[in-house]
Amino acid sequence: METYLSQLNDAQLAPTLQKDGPMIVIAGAGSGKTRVLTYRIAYLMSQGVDSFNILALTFTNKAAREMKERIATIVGTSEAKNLWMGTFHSVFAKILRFEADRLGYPSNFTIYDTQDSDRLIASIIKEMNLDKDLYKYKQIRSRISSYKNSLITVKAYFQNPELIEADAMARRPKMGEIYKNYVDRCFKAGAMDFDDLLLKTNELLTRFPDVLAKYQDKFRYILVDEYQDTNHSQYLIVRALSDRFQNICVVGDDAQSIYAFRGANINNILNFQKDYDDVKLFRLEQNYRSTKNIVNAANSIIDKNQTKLDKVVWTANDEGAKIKVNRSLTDGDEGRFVASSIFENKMQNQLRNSDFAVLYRTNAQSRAIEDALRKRDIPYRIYGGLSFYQRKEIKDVLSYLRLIINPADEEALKRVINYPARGIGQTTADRLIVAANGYNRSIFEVLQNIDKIEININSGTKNKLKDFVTLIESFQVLNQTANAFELAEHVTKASGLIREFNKDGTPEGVARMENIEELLNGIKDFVEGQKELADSTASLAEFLEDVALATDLDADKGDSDHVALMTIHLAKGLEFPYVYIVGLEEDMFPSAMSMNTRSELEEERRLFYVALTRAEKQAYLTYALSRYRWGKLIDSEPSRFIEEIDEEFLDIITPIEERRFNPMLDSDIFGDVEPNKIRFKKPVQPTFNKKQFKTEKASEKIIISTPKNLKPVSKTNGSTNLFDSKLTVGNIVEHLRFGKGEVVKIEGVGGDTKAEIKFDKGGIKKLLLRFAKLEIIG
DNA sequence: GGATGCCGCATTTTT
DNA sequence: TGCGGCATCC
Repeated sequence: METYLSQLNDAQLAPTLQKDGPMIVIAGAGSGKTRVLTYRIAYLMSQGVDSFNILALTFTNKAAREMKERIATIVGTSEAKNLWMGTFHSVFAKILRFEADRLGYPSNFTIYDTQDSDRLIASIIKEMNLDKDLYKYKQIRSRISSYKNSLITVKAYFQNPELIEADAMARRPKMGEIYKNYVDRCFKAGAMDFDDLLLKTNELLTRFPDVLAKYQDKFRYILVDEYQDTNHSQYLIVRALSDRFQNICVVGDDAQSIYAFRGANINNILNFQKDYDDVKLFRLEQNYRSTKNIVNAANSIIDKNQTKLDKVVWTANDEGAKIKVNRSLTDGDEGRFVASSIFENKMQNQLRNSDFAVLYRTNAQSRAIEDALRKRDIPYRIYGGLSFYQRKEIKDVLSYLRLIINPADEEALKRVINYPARGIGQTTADRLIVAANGYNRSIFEVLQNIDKIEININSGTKNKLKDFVTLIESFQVLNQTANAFELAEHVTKASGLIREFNKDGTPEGVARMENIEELLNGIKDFVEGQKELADSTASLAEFLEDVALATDLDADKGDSDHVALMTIHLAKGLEFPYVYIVGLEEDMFPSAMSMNTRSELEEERRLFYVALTRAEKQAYLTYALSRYRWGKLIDSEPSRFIEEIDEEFLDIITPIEERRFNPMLDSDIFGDVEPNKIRFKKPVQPTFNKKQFKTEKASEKIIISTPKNLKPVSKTNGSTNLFDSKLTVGNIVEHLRFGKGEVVKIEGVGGDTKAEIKFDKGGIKKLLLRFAKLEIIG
């Protein structure tokens, strides 16, 4: 018991031992706040607080899981089990299931992910015959999301002339109506989106005082991690729950507030002391993670922000190496720099791949890095982006499973009613939706009563619909007896999904099958895990809930050694010995979309601060002079953030010599050419035209050459001009490395190259399509 | 009604 | 480049 407390310094000890009352811990990056939270919970329990009465809210499931494990090692597994610990979304989803009937929801409600919401909104816009260019579903979704996060319900919306006016001004007068339809449809489908999980919790706590009292009494001690990233909705929940006992401990760092775009309100942390009486304030300012150079450099950045709390982060660690700054010519070059630097560091310092992370502003930047790492045979893993559970085939399986649990789930139903194809077309689907809306019933109820209602569907199709209903109902019956794994396995077969994916022998089909197998394995693990906990029935519903709220980071079991690639947002809370922050260019980072107001720019700066403070030993900052964006080569200039760091902390690596990246020569595919050994003073842009093409042997093989004086141009203006820079032998070769063909032979260099290439069947077609857009201009 | 093919658009960050 | 939506043809 005392042993763990001895691991804390005085600054950490104080908040850990502060048992009662409202308190705030301002914790600088790397100052051990997780440790304080963990030990404080253990301490509370040692002081006789029942673990049932503790609620700890974290930002990711992973953080919650890790904290729980650490607590378990101190207080024992059985005690730790009773703690309520998780993300806002997962904790309140549980409570909402329990109290669902109060709000008129079924306890088995579905959680719609962003994709589901998007599809529903798109479908509503279509049904309302609105101009989809004016009403872009993504914009609508984000509007609705921000309403919900500000607790503006449909009713509140229509009572607020300013909002109505604002949407009318934005040429979206139907916004309110869409919002209403969306909410109605979700309700009818027994579905909540992410924002609903918070909004409905607020509704629950406000409308039902007895429910509020119950949870106030239950959660006598509340801890909130990453408080700077809570939004208004979350803020109100915390306030309501802590109102009675006032044992509320929030931990956060205003300098790391990076989620304003999704409604996080930095004022929640800035104003905490005004919200409660007698707030105890603690500061954790000693950084244990990084070198002096990194800490001081980070401080010099955050100094540029006006809005911040008083805090000086310092470290007793070594001086460390200076931050290396590298300039590259293109994004491809940048990737190669990162890859070779990782390679060298690994060799020189005997490091593991997992000692490295590459952080970027946008997911799209990962490709160039990936390519370079792959060429160097450095194992990597991309976090975020399209997560496993969002893949098409996985969502297909999950949709069947969702339908079993909640047949009203409209988005799941629309997804699988005709997949695999069973002769139910769009027209039928549309009519079903109309009927469902008309009868104010779910689509599935319409299907179940297809013979009893008036609907313009011919009898042949009706039979197909009935078969579908029978199929789902048979799954439901099986769900009574089988566990989640057995059921899922049966569903993949009986639905015809397996057959569908096996049908084509293509690599994609094989990959899909593998993913489905992985999913089934995941379900099996889940079932077994539940058995071990001797917990309930390892139900399918529980699995689906886990999945709906899972993130990519959660899936990482840390069992393989790889370089981590992720956005900076995702990297918050993590640390790595070596960190590469790439794409430090104006309009990229800071993002072009975040430079309109000071507060937006300050958030970008905090984001940069977060990125830099992930590094323990060594940080690299890289930028490229030109970069492919939207398929086009764009010139860019170094980010202002580089200049903002005091120069004494930087080690600026100057490129050997200016040169333009030539994919043909720099590509490993051509043999022993070492990157960085070839230099060009002048840009080399190999080009070609259709007359140079000869197709041999039944359009399998093709010879392309790239004479001088020819420049490909696009025939159309606007978006298609991406061909300008893309149609080069080098780029085609790049294209090939993604598995569309292979290079047989290549001769010549630069502007006069001939390449003999064998294409896969689809490859050649695609390529020829592009040639049609070329013409000779010189 | 279904499959295939073409065009056009997209990229800021995520529970 | 990559996907989704729409049109066309079967």
